[in-house]
Amino acid sequence: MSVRTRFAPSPTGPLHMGGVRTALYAYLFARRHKGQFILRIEDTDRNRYVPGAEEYIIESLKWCGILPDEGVGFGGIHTPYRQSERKEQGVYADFSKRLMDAGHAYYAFDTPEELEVERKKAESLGNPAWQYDAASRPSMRNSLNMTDGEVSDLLQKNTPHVIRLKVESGRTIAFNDMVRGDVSFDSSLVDDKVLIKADGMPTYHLAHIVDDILMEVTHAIRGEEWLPSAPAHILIYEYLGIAQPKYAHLPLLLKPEGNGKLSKRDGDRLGFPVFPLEWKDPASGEVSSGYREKGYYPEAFVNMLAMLGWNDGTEQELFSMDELIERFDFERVHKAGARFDPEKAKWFNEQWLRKQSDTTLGGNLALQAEVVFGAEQHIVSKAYCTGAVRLLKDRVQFEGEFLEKGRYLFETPAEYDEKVVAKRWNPTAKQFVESFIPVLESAAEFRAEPLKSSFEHHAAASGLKPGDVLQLFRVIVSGQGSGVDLFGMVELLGRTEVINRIQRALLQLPSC
RNA sequence: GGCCCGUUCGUCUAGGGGUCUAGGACAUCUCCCUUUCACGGAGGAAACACGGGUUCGAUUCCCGUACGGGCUACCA
Repeated sequence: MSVRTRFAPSPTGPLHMGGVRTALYAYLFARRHKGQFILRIEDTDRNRYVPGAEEYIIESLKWCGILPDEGVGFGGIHTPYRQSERKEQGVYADFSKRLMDAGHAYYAFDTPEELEVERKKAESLGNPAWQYDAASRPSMRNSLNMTDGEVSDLLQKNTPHVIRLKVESGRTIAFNDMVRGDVSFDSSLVDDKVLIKADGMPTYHLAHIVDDILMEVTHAIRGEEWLPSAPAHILIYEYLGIAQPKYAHLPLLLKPEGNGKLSKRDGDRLGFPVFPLEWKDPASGEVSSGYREKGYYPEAFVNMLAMLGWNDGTEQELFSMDELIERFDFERVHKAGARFDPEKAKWFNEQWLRKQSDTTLGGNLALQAEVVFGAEQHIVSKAYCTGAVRLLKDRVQFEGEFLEKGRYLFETPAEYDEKVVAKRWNPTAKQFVESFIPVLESAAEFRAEPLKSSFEHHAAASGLKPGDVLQLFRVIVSGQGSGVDLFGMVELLGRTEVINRIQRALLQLPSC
């Protein structure tokens, strides 16, 4: 049987980067084993449904290159892939009936208010966690404690009720988790989970199992938050007489600083995205930033996520999706939660940026430049922008930084670094700069190396050391005291522009 | 509180009884390169939570404690 994994998010808002990582691992595992990866939407909670969330999830996965073989928006033969629609087909009711008929589930007529009363009562007795289980079940209003007549009477009157799993007490439920190894629980501590809610919708516990069975999922890969309910799930499989899938409970992503798991708040507070794509909350209008909009490459984002809790055992850190597929294994997933480091995330992007060719980056930069400076100028040509990229490439982490960090390659400076001017601008220097113009005009080759030599010769001829005027010259050309390779910049700007800039500086700088 | 999971440099991690004077990466510091700033190169500081066992020998195995995380809904 081929490996089949799924990612089954709830459309309750934007997809958290931790969720993306879970999807990624499930995807990698499926691909690694030549199996299929499914996207299923778990929308059984009508109260938490957020419009647009489903589209957001799909778009996020596409952006990341985590492409499902089947699922909402991706086709497949196990349709529908949305639980609300599957409910219409009656699949959940069928399975709950099977459990009920076998005596492993029962009707419970207790209202939420009554349950709340029980909890309060227990709390006042010093028990902070009352639960509906083998111990409390005999004193509750459920079909186990009623005659068939009473039950059918209540059902006939449409009395609100749920269906609960009848968990046997006193058993040890053990299983082998692909990342954690052997794990075991005492079934006495597992509560009688609600299988079907009063509104007729299945809960996650029932729905995911029914769907995993029907969709032939072989490996259930999910977050660590599901580990405590895994024994209930295993019991359901057992009661159904169907083999359980292999489980992998992944460690969670933790806040960069402080305690707890990574949340939306941390992103706002520390200034990094927690979502793959930008998200605008439809209710509040609040906008949360996304990795895509921040300028991250999807490859870098995926690479970074993959390394947060997994490594291939070597010292390699840069992986393409194909390499990840080739090497990924749950045995090498770290068991403890991983604290997210925004700085390292940027580093991954920097590394991926350097892998891009100069011409690719130049083309992208040309597009950006055209938006800012308009078309029809040589500075927005691909050739010019590629030249700019060569000068700037190893000083940026994001493509969006080319323009801001290399502004002077596109615009004549309006201001000049005051400190350098104060220190270096004097009659001698001025005379030198003025007299350098003819040198530039007559330069046979307007290229970095020869220009640098003639600059040095000219300085020497003027009785100056290059150091006396180099930085000043840089400020005159770019306005800034530091930046890209000086003569590389001069070459790129070209003869006309450089001379223009010098003449302009001569007018702008204070007389001396 | 209860249950479950976890615990190596500030962070992500390698390590699976002797090879550990514990390796790499990010961040940080110093130096070199350089006209500057970056990049790059070299180097530094920096960790096995604690206590018991087991063993000739524990970072590696077991137990306990501490700490961290998750769960404890008719949410997923």
